[in-house]
Amino acid sequence: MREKILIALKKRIPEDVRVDVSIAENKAFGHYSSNVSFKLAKIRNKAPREIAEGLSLSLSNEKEFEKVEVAGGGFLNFRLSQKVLAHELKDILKKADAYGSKKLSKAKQKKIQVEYISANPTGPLTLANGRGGFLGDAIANVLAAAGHKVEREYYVNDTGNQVRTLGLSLIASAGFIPFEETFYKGEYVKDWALANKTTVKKFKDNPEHLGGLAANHFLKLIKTAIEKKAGIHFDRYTSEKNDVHGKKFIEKALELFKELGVSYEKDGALWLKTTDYGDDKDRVLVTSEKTPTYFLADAGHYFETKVRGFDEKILILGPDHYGYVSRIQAAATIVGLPSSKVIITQAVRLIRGGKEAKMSKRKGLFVTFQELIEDVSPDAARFFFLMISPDTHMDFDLDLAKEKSLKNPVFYAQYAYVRAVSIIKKTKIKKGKEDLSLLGSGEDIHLMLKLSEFPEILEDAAGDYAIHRITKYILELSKAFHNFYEKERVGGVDDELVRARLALVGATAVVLKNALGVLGVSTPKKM
RNA sequence: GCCCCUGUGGUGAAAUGGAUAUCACGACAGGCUUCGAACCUGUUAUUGGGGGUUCGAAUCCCUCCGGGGGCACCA
Repeated sequence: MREKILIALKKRIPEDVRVDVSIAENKAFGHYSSNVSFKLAKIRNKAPREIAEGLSLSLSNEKEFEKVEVAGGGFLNFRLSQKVLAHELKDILKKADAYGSKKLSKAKQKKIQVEYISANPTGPLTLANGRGGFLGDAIANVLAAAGHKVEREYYVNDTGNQVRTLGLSLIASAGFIPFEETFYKGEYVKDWALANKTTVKKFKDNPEHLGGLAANHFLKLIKTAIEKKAGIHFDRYTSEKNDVHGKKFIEKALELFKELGVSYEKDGALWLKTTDYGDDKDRVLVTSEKTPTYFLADAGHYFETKVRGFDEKILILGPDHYGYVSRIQAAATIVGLPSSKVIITQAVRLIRGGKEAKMSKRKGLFVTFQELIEDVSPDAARFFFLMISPDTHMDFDLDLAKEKSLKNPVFYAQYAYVRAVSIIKKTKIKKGKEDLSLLGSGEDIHLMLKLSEFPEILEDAAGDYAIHRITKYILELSKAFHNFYEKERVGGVDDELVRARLALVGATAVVLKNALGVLGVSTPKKM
């Protein structure tokens, strides 16, 4: 719908200005509105209102619009004709599951990798991991719906210092060496050490190996929690050990940097000129002790992604990685993935008994993500996180979350779906021609309009990753449907009208299902 | 000290520089002989302070005040 208006406007505007058309939030302002006359006012040196009036007169001839009004200082308010909306309704029913999704030509289609969670397998997942996980999962869905090829990646840091530290923590927990401050203190460490005492004893002189064994175990738990319980999916668990180090991407990356002339030696260490790419200082790739840094491994990881044919990568990180962003972006650009993005989700603070409870993996203080989804259901947790912009700092009160979980707005949306499905099931009617022009009441029109917005919402989300707009849209659509239900009857009216309204209800079910599906929220038929 | 995020009804949030700032929860008052009341209707309140840019600012700029996070030849 927006596209139609844009085209109609551009046809009448010779100037090269950005034409904005937005969904009118207030019904009094029509269905869509544009502020283009304000933009033109400057260029043409004319009053916006005058320009708007000229445009409205000409636009009123287009049959798609029932009305094009000038309002305020020069806004153009568009009211779509019933016919256009009814036509879109048919389209929804025809496309069904595919409604809202796009198909792109090979030339336009990109191969995008979305990396999320990637928590170190040194313990259970935190709430912040869950937040990033739901977000990444949804972003991947949205990009796929926008027609791109998407890979969902979990990058496993299964080598290096952390794994060693985990091994040492286990050996210390079993009492073979003294406990040090830097070790992992969580219950899970102790539990594993006690449950596997003979293994710990056997490898007490090889913390790397022991850490690796435990990491495997924790990774299995993580996989179960996210895939089976939370419904967060991955296409690939990339192993730092096997896929990056094992396939020589450390060396390959170093070679590439040398070729490109972006690395140099100083003070016995090897540096990457990340300052040329917006970082505030250059970063070390290989220390003067000749050990590769973690950053080098990450750069190698990016290179590996590039070599596997990706056009860009979207990485979702927690707030503790903020300082890492600019160097990662620099590395991405250097290895040939310049349009890659890093999205930082802000902190999830845990509140208990009105006080902040600090979460820390090392100290072993946290509420696990698994605990959350068991208490409030995966759908509710997912919807809750995806309702909020990643930039928002969240205070999360677990006790309150449990208590409030029944009031979670996700049920409002799911209930709308259940209602729609139930109506379709209960309304018996002989097949016949449907006359969609009968859908003319305020509620009918408003619902049709909301339905037709879905592709636009999806398109916007694919552009700016603002997943929470989809969530908000779902609630708006649900409300439009509940309102429709309250005012209009589907069954028990004239056959012709029943068929028409049934089409509308059917289309609502389709869009709700598709929209919730993109978020990864289920659509039960009963509640 | 420097950098990033942030301050919106009692509470939690929303708002590509657009109009009368939108939801949910809570509270209060109503609504089921009919397709599922996990629903609907009504009442309640306001962008931290001060400047500036703009036809137009919650949004951009400056400044002050408050909250969160980050600033290693660690991972």
